[in-house]
Amino acid sequence: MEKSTRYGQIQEDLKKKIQQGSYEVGDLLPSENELCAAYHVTRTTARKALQELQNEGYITRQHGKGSIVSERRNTLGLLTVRGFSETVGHEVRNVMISKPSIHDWSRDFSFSPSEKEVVSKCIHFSRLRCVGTTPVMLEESWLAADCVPSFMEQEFVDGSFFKTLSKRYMIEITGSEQEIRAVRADENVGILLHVAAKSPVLYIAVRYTTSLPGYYVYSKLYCNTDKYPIGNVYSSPK
Amino acid sequence: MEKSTRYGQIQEDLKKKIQQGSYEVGDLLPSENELCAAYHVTRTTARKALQELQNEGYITRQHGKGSIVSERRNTLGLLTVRGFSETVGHEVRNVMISKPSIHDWSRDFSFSPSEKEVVSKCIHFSRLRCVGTTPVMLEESWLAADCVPSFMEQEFVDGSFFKTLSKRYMIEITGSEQEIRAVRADENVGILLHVAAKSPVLYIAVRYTTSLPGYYVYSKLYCNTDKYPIGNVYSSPK
DNA sequence: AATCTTTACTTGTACATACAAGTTTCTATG
DNA sequence: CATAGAAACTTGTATGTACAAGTAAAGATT
Repeated sequence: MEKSTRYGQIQEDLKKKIQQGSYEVGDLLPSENELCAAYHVTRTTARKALQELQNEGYITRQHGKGSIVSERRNTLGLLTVRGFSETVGHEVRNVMISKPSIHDWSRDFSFSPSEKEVVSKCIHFSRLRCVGTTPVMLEESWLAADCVPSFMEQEFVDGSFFKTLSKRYMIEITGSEQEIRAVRADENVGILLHVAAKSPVLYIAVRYTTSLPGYYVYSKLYCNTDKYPIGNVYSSPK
Repeated sequence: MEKSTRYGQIQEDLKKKIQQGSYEVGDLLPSENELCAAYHVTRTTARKALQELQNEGYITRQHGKGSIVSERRNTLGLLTVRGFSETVGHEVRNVMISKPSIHDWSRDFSFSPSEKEVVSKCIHFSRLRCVGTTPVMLEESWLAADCVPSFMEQEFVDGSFFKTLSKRYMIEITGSEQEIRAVRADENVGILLHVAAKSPVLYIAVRYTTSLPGYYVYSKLYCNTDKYPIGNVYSSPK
């Protein structure tokens, strides 16, 4: 969990304090110079940490004033690369709908797998993500089998797929590309998400990029956005 | 148009070359050191430009290798703060559905206007954005009237709302928060977007933050995602 | 020919410093 | 008392340097 970089440590430290309520919404974080003194780093390093927090939407920064803690709302902030469990604060439950198994690369996909990937076998699994007792998201994932030996024989680390990739295979998620659509729920999706068939659900096709060049993780998400809309925060670091 | 910062100039320069096809998808941009020499700046400044391009999804960067030009696909990349006209490359047409007019602050909104804003009058307008001849997005916008004198008497600069704010009122868009839902199109939306009533459309509620603290721009977007899905790219600058 | 090693590249992190520019607060002046 | 201005903060931009670490190609060894 410990980040290896100085700025990463400061970043995680401040994030924890925000999440725990040491800083309330609207509060000012310590200034860059104060962070320099507290962590014994230069301003460049302190700035980097704050810039990251801004990118993640935890703070906004104002020239001449400081770093202001942003409002966090009741949304699923999965438009960044953070995992589901990490972005949704409250009680999250995951139900494995179909356990990881070898599968063919399906044809109908927004992103076409690279040449490297199609020669390898493909692992597929799907999960239902719930907040409390209400199902909010059905997630199907695909990844090439050759980089994750004995993936199917073991349970996920802490129930988290991303953590499993990181801890067990040293694969980090570095970014994502997403295509978002509003579609009609088919029968299967409707039953799982507790919505009527043909009612509108959010469909997101994701290609996650990883620290392994040319190695991607693909996901299809179906979301019931009635109670929990998808959230996104963007701050231009300018 | 000209950015006032060195890194901004380099950033715009490279972006232009990517858009014009001087660099193809998968190509490597000049290395940081080459950019330093070409623009007579230090690596810090060159890095900043590349980092911005990464944030905007134009490139990905790989440790030890270089900056790789990313694939740009046929999506509406409005999940960043770039305006509609800037992100959609091709022929974009805007049809003003209802011209700017004084209005009350509507109640049913995902974001509640701040105290400062409700005392001021509210300007409202709505536009239909088309790619070629197909309507893809209906946009309704609200903003407090007191910061934009004689807003309603003048035409938009280049037909762009963001440009108008920037050029005429020195207000820059600095970030956004968004809530995304899949909803049924009501009759009005259906007609304008050329879809059947009650068919699924993407609904996005946006609050744009500006360079004026406490001053926001609110938008409601209804999107037909059949042909043009909403796109989003995220690269963690780690 | 195949494999290991070196070398020359690349980006990533971190230091130290300087000045510009926006915000707030205190202070002297009217 | 009110106002203008100075001072003391804040963040933003930029230079310069150093070393770490990943990548790729040339070269030496087997």
